[in-house]
Amino acid sequence: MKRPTIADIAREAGVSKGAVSYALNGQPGVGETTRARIVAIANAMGYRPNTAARALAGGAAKVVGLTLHRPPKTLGVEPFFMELISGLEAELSTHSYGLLLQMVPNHADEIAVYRRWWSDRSVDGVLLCDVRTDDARIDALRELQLPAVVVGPPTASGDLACIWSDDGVSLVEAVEYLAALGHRRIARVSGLSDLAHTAVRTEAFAAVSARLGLTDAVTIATDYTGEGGARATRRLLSSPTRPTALLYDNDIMAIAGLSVAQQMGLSVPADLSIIAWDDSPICRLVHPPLTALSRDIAAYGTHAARLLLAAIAGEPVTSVQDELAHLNPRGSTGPARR
Amino acid sequence: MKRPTIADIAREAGVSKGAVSYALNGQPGVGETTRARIVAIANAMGYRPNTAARALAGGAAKVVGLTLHRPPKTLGVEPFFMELISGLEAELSTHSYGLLLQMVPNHADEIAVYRRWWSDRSVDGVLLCDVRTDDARIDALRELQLPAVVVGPPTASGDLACIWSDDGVSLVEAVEYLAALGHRRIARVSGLSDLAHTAVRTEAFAAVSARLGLTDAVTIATDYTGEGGARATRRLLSSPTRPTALLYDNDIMAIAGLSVAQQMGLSVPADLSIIAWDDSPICRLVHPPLTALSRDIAAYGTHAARLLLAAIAGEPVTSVQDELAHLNPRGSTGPARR
DNA sequence: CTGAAAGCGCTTACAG
DNA sequence: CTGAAAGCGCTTACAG
Repeated sequence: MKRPTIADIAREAGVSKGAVSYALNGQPGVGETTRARIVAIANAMGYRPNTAARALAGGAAKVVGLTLHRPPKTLGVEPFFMELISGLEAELSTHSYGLLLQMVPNHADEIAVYRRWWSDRSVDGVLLCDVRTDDARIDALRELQLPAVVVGPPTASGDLACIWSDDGVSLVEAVEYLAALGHRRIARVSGLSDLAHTAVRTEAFAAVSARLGLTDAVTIATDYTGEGGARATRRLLSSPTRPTALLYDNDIMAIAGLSVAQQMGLSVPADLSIIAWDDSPICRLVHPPLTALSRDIAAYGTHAARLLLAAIAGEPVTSVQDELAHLNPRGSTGPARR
Repeated sequence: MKRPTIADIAREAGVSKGAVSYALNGQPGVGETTRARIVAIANAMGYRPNTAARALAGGAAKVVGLTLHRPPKTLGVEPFFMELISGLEAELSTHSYGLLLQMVPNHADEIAVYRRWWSDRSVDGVLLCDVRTDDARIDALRELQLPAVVVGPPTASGDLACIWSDDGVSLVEAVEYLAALGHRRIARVSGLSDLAHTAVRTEAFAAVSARLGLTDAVTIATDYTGEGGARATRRLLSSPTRPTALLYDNDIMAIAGLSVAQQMGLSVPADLSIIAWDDSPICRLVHPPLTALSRDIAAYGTHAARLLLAAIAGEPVTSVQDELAHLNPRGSTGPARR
């Protein structure tokens, strides 16, 4: 009736509780044959460790923490996080790890949460998203010695290991594709400009534009919302030398931009080509379907979880570069009208 | 340096550890004046309880559990859950509660997760979403005596308290609006038919159609995905007596339907009116913007959390009816062409 | 109303 | 390699 404890297993196996603990945790201090016997008995009894007891005694909490920024209007819209979480969880649960979620209004509160989690031992490690250049959270985490992995570019990760995808390369692929279609006036609608990955993209955009001699290449920074994307689009398309192609930093803004273009009487892709970064199912639902920079975000999450678990286990971890987002051409891009 | 424990507070206050525990937890067993003094000292020392120790000693884990179904293709798309989670968390964190998230492939695994959480004491209660008529999870939860609240209609909640919104009323509002615009052939594209709230809507749709004498009122059940919505729409619009108005059970399907209609050369709303259930920002981004049944999903989550916390606290809880979704007319609906 | 004590189920030095 | 023991920080009967 009652769930078995290590004491029950110890009695059954005729050893001490300590021996059971060592055996089950793969620690030295018990012979291989006894270990095997103990593990067999534990399985037979359906033993599952009590996480609270383990955490209290200084062991692992078997929980990983993730903070999310309290919804700017985009949350609940950007599919990115939900997909990331889904991938994270897939990996975590195979290792019997839980995912603790907490909304935070800002970085200061986020750091306070980390501090509490750490002194509570309620999480064994955390994942850091949306890093900014010069992000205070990085130092705080290092100081706490809380195992952490950054989901973002190494340029902003400090000493922490990170998992990232080289957005610069993907951006160049997209711009070169547009250039090959004859576009000379290409503009970009970016997300929040203080995010590290936005900076990477902005830099790459400037570089490739210079290389290709695209003199009108501007970036308008927004807040990732549909409204922000619509406003930026309206402004760009109202220019006397309006661009013939637009690149958006997320799918929501691209869809908003498409709608604005159509309202302004422009035909996509005849008058204007559009590319979205991040390819959620919505991109295929609009008309015309959006050409997008796609990648497997759930897999990204899975790899992030794997890296974090390794860091928690005390293994030496180094930053890993994930698969690049690559261009998925659909109906929203076409040759530049001459 | 080290975080203070009740032992530190007890020493400081000149009382026993037990007294501190009683004082801090609002339990009887300590006088009001001593209680006030102890609380003051605890605050001054920056005391925060260790959740692991508390859980181990049989107290509250201060964590609430939520399972999500491993992504059908809709996840990461339907904004509903992200908004719900955001609202949940807002309430939970003001009570120092955490939210533990776990993906599950099916109900059997979900029940196993509840069982584990319960014997672990790793959560104090759970929230149940997407209930089906005759849902095995309800019985399992009652058997475990795990405090739980259903996010869904009382018809499928068994003995559990639920928080719900009367979808039947909202559906009638939408259909009557269409009828007032002169529509006689109205069809509905529903979500998964075994979900309890789908059943509520389907029933209401049949009833109001009969009352208004709309003989062609059919419901096609899908899986909530854009593809499913597109397929259903194509089928409906290919009929010789095609409907002049369509009602979709979520925003994703409505957007897909809009796109299909436009591809088939129909003009919205001149040839076809469209209404979406659940009003995410995307509904305003497409062209024409979608008329939608809106409600504040984050508030819904907040209320759900409040109800669950009351249940956990052992207060008597009864099901509460949340705000109705109401019609938000936009460009996708108009008079029926005669 | 208050205090001293046992116990929750683990982990980990510490002796053998 | 193994065992006996202390301790993690709480809660809660149980005596006074």
